[in-house]
Amino acid sequence: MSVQERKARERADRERLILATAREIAEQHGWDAVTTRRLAERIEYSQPVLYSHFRGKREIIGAVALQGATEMAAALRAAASAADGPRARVVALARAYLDFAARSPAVYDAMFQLDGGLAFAREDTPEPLKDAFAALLESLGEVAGDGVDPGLFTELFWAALHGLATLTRADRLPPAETGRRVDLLVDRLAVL
Amino acid sequence: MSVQERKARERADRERLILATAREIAEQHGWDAVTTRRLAERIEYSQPVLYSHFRGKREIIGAVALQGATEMAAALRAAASAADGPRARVVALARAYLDFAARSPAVYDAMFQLDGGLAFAREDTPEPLKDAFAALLESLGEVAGDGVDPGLFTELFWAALHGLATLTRADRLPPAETGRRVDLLVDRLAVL
DNA sequence: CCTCGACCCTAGCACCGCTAGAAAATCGAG
DNA sequence: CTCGATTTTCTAGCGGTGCTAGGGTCGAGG
Repeated sequence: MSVQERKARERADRERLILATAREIAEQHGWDAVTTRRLAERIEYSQPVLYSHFRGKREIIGAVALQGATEMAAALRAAASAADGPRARVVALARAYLDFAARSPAVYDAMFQLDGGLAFAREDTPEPLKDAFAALLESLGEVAGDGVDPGLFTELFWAALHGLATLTRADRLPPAETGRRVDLLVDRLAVL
Repeated sequence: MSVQERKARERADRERLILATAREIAEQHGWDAVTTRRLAERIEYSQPVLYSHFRGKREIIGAVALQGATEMAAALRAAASAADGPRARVVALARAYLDFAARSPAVYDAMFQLDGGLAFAREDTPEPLKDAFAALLESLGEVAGDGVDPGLFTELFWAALHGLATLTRADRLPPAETGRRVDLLVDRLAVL
């Protein structure tokens, strides 16, 4: 049985390589540059090998999105737990979110801009996505204010962050004053 | 000289036809379905004709985006002027914005999601885009609150609306409670 | 050692955005 | 009205895309 185990391990390794390479190309040159040919050449296999791991490019994007969700959840929790008091925690959370989007735009795109074939806001939503939302909820729920559904509040706060992230990165908003926008967002939305 | 005038008029007509057709296909089947071949066939000309009007597909998207900006500005002003009082005005504005995004998703994408080769937030930004932002500013400036830059406040409010619009349409947020999210947004962000 | 099945690659499909160069239509001058 | 010039349009094709059918290679199990 050891042969099969080795093969399974090698397959898993190769799958990780595919995803890491896709991420690398996407971060460097954008998702449009992630073509099946280029990706195949980089991992030193032919194109059909990709299709033995993923149904197609969309599923590769989806897999990167799930990785990203796990990493984002960790980053958000790390930032929140390093801050003292509700306001500092929310500011740290918001900054960590925008930081993630700015530092890993390709992964952020995979999660929220592109079609990775993932289901959101449903019971069959993949666990990493639910957990990333949960990471937001943990810090934001306590500042939702009386009589306001924490889930709804988190959705709104998230939408605002998402808007800031995408509009800034698409050069729709000047990036210089991101800090002031975050301060204003927290001051107004959060009930401290 | 009348011959040239007629030709110019026919050219302008055809350009309008191109844009209207591109919009139609995009609204029905998404921008991915707007291919130069399909577009050319629909207008009953060959592909190269498209390139005598626009540099390429990107410029077609940009032209649709400018149309959309003009229409959005009008819709926002109409909604705002039909409401009495600051709060009603802001709520009407937000609803009109989200309504526009929901009703004309392809045009909204052309404006804010896709690359139409347009410059934003700069002095050489096309007039329609500046005017759409101005339409937001007109209603939002009066509820920015003391000591808060109206421009910055408008940017933040816009980002929140943009986040709600895109996340809702991409099935990242359940659409059922859009109304409650808007109410919460206005209650918290606007200083009345 | 040999067979057979898992694995992988070559080659190709239909489509994309875009363009060079030939063909057709239209114009103005004689 | 005719004919050359000019503008306009089309045919055909390039290099690229995501994806897949089919044949060959090579190693594992008997």
